[in-house]
Amino acid sequence: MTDRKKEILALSQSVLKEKGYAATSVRDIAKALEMEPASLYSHFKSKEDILQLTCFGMADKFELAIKEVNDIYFNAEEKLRMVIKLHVEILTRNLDSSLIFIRDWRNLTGTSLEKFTAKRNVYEEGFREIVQTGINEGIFNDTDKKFAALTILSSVNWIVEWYQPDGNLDAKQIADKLSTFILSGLKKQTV
Amino acid sequence: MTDRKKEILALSQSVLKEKGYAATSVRDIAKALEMEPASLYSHFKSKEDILQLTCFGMADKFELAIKEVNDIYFNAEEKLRMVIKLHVEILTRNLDSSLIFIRDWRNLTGTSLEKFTAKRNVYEEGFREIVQTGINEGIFNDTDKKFAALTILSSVNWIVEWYQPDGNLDAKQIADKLSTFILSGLKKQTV
DNA sequence: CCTACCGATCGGTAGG
DNA sequence: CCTACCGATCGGTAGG
Repeated sequence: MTDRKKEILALSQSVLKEKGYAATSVRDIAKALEMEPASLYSHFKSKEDILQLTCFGMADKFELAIKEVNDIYFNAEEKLRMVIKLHVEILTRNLDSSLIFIRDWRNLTGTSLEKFTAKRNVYEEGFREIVQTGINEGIFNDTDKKFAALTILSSVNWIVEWYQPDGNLDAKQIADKLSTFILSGLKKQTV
Repeated sequence: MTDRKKEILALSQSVLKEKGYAATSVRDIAKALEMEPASLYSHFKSKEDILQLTCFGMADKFELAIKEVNDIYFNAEEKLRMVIKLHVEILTRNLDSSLIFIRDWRNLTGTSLEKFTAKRNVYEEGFREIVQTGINEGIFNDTDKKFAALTILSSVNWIVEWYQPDGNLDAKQIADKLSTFILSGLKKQTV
C-alpha cells in the first residue's frame, strides 16, 4: 500500500467513523478528501473495499497480538494481562479504524463477511483458551469460559465508545484497570 | 399506540435489526410487512420515526427499572444485582429493539439525538451512583466509579450480540453470572 | 485525478 | 392501505 493510499484510507476512516459506514456516502468521503467522487475509485475498487481494508487491517493486528502472547508467555494470568494490554493499545492507537471495525463489520458482504467472522471466532477462541489455561492451572475459578471470554472482550472493546486520546486515562492505565477488574472476577481468592 | 401500530412496529424492528437502520430501506420494511412503501407512512411520520419509537421505548424501560431499584432497595450490592437483573430482562425480552437501540441510536438526528443522549447519561449516572453508594458503605473498593459504570454497562449490553432465546442460558442465569463477575471486581475481599 | 454521466434506489407526498 | 409519482441521491463507469 502506497503512502498516498494509506493517507487516503486514514482520511476516509475519519469520515466513516462519524456517521457509520452505511450512513456515509462516497460523496461525503470525497468531499473530505477534497476530490471528486469518481477519483476515489482510482484508489479503491468500491465503497466496501474501504470497509474491508479497515476490518481486515484491524483483524490482522489482533491476530498478531494473540500469537505473540501465546509464543512468549506461559501462565494464564500473564497471558491475559498481556493480551488485554495489546488489545487496548491496538484500539487506542487506531481509534477511527477501531470504531468502524467494531460498529460496522456487519456491513461486509459475501465471502468477506464469512472470512471476517471466521477470523473473529479464532480470536475469541484464543481468549477462551487462555481462560481454560487458567482453569487448568488452578488459578481461575472453574467458570463458563465462553461466557467469560465474551464478557472480557465486551468490556475491552467498549472503550472505543468513550476513550479520549487527550483524556485523563492513557492506554496503559486503562489496560491495568481492566485487567485488575477482570482478573478479580476470574481468580480464585487465595487467602 | 394501537395494537396494529405495535404489530407493525415490531415487524419493522425485526427487519431493521438484520442489516441495521442505515442499511435498511423503507422498501425493505414494507416488503416484510407485505404492503406498499407509501402505506408505511400512514403509521409512521418518517423512517426516523421508527428509530425514535424504538430508542425511546427502550430508554423508558431502563429509566423505569432504575427508579424502581432506587425506590425499593437499600444497599449497593442489592441495588446492583437488581438493576443488572432488570437490565438483562429488558434486553432479552426485547431483543430486536435492543439490537437497534444499542447499535443504531447514533442515527437519530437533531433534538431526538440530544434527548436520547441526555437520557442515556442519566441512566449511566444511576449506575455511577450505585457504585458510589457501595464505596460509601465500605463494601466496594474505592474505585474509579466512572470507569466501573462503563465497564458494567458494556458487559451487560454486549449480551445482545450473542444471546439466543433458545440457547442454554436464560436471562436469570446470565444476570446471575454477570452480577457475580462484576461484584467480584468491585467488592472488597472480606476475609 | 477530472469531466461527464449512468441506471438504480432512496425517503417521501398527493390524492384517493 | 394503494396508485402514481417526485426530486434527490446513491455507488459506480467510461474515457481521458
